[in-house]
Amino acid sequence: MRQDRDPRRDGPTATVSAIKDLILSRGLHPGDPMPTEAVLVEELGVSRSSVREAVRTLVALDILEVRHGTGTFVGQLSLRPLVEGMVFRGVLLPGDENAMLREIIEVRTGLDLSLAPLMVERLAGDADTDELRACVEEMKDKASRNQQFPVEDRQFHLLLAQKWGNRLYGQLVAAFWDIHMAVGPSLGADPQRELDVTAAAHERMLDAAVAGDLDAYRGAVEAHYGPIRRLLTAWASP
Amino acid sequence: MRQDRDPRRDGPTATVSAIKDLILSRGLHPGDPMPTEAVLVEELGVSRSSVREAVRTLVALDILEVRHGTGTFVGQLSLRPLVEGMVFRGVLLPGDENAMLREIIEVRTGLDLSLAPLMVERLAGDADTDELRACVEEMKDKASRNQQFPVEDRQFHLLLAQKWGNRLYGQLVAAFWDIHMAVGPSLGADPQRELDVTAAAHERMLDAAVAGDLDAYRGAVEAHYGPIRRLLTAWASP
DNA sequence: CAAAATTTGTGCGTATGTATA
DNA sequence: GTATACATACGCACAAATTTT
Repeated sequence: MRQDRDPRRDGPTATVSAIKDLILSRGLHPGDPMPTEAVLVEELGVSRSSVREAVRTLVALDILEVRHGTGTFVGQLSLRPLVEGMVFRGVLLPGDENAMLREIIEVRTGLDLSLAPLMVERLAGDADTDELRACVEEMKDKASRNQQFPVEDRQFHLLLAQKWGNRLYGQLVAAFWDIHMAVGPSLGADPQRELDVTAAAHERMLDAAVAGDLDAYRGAVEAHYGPIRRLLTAWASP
Repeated sequence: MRQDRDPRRDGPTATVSAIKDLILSRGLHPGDPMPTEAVLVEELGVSRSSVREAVRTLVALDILEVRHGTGTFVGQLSLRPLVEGMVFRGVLLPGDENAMLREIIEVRTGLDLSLAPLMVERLAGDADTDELRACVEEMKDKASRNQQFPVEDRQFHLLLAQKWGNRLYGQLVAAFWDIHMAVGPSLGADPQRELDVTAAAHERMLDAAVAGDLDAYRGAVEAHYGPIRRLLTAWASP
């Protein structure tokens, strides 16, 4: 890496890079404690203000995590920055909110459909679908009591991502879901019938996969996004 | 929104939120100038340090943009934070680099396959495919001269995203591509034969779409990721 | 339970580099 | 070239939260 970094010439990014390099060179991992601000000031040869501003940048990217009175730690490197940025975009750009939700649903539908063959293969027969089944039962129960089930919905798709062995898909699903929850309430809550439809569609996805029925799985995926799609079109043309 | 924010009670996030609210309440858009630091200090009732640290946070999220000596402006709200975070994750976590690239390829393949029907529908017949065609010709030309064509590759998929009318897909493709370029070089450069394969596969995607041949389009998408998949498996089991 | 030590959070003044008019 | 406006960096003092003694 560059050894000749000079904050006075390279601007605020120099200290940020220096801290990144420090994490890499010491082989630190998420959750590991970082040196204190005072130590960083000494080791990097910059002022405390510069250290703090660099730390703020890295905290925003979830590369660092700061706990007041305790210390600074390596962050979880999650997709939280993506969520925060897109949520703000949704509330900032006028009329963008509806379009963004539509695009998220489209991308999620595409991803879910594309992993349909794999899901049918992995879950067919007597694979361990206990967690998925419990998720679905909880959804149906809450739907019958006219309660929303956002946590179970999110968990269901995260479990699918685990079956795939693709963490990026899981993180994207979780991120999109968080954005959905942050931006979506303006659409209004689902009526009970829609809740039942959504819960039942999740069950059909699971049943179809276990039965090895690819077409049924694809149909369930489409149906599963039906209620939110209807809400979006209704919102777009009132 | 909360009107009773007190940085002394809410920590560093309070000033960040206050600046966000200021952008929203004044209806500012990407590129619009922000108040100067001194003005923000007065209006938000916090110190210069706090303002600067909050600005650093928002710059990291591409919600603000700072031009030294000129001023602060509303940012482009791009997915650059996603890129920066994932690139760092790739170089930090041991053995994660290869897995991440594989997962990116898998997700991209899924997205490309899922929009196959739409592409075939939109591009069939005499739709304006001039830009796409020019992109492909440039790829083939560079491949024949044993040159890489990353810019054209990126542009090709961005044009597809435009045809879809889904900006999120375009941004994700661009972000994944940037990550790929930042993390991928350790895999080694493609030999010429692989370059030809990739360029030809792009051409087959376009031809298949114009011809309305859905299966051929899907096959071309798979073939188009062939070289990079081979590189990844070779890297995983040498 | 209480005091002290550690660490991060905030405020303020000053000097310097940079872009614009 | 000069002047002005603005961001960048530094250093110190004090406040607040947490852990340790």
